[in-house]
Amino acid sequence: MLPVDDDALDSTFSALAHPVRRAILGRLARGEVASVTDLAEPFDISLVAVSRHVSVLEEAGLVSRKREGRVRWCRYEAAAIGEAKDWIEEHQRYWSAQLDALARYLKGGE
Amino acid sequence: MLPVDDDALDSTFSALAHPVRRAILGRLARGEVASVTDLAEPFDISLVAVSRHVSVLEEAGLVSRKREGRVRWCRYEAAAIGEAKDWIEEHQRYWSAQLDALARYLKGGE
DNA sequence: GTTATACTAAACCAGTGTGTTTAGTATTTG
DNA sequence: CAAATACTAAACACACTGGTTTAGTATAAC
Repeated sequence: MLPVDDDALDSTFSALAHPVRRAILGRLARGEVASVTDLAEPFDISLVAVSRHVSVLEEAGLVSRKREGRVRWCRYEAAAIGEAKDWIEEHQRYWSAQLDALARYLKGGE
Repeated sequence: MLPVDDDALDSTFSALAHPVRRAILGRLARGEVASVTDLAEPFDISLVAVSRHVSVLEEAGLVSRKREGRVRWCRYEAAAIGEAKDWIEEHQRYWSAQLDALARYLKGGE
């Protein structure tokens, strides 16, 4: 039985699958610390919808929110996206290894 | 208005969001070329379900299928996952730049 | 030609996702 | 204290997902 687990990757990739969430994360990844209202401003959807997108990012660990008075300041959390990148890179590594083996084979070696 | 587009990334990240699809892709990324039946074998779900998971991967461009007699041989397509990795890396790059700026600031420079 | 194999298509169902609007809460401002 | 601000919660609608089972199609094997 192959490993079918790792809910963290599920929620990370799901979170990244929506363009609005990628755009929000794009802003925050540039170091910006923004309120939910700030984040909602460029989009043509309700503040409520944006608030929930931020929640999804927060549950995936990609964003954290800190309350300060009425405002919730949102910021990027670097750790979570690292896992997603690691997963992808591991795959590319295997793939590269395979390409290398093919290259060696075609070259007549081994 | 922020860029809210790129359906390719939508479908790539969505495809990666399911553990069964990641496991399938994991096998194929190791260079294996497998039939749908082969791919279904380790899982406790129907062949039909696996066939549709493969379709999702195919629509995302992560996998290609080639018919040969009764069998559809599935193989990994490296290009599509590269886009997802690029997106993530771009974010990490910005984030690193931000961390560098912070480091410089704390160091008292600039 | 009949049967077995390797699928895909179609129909169905439960659960999730994404948007809406309306209400409610907490904080700040006048 | 009253009103505005910045949200979150709740309820609703509707599309999509991911599983099922049952058919249907194309090829291979007997």
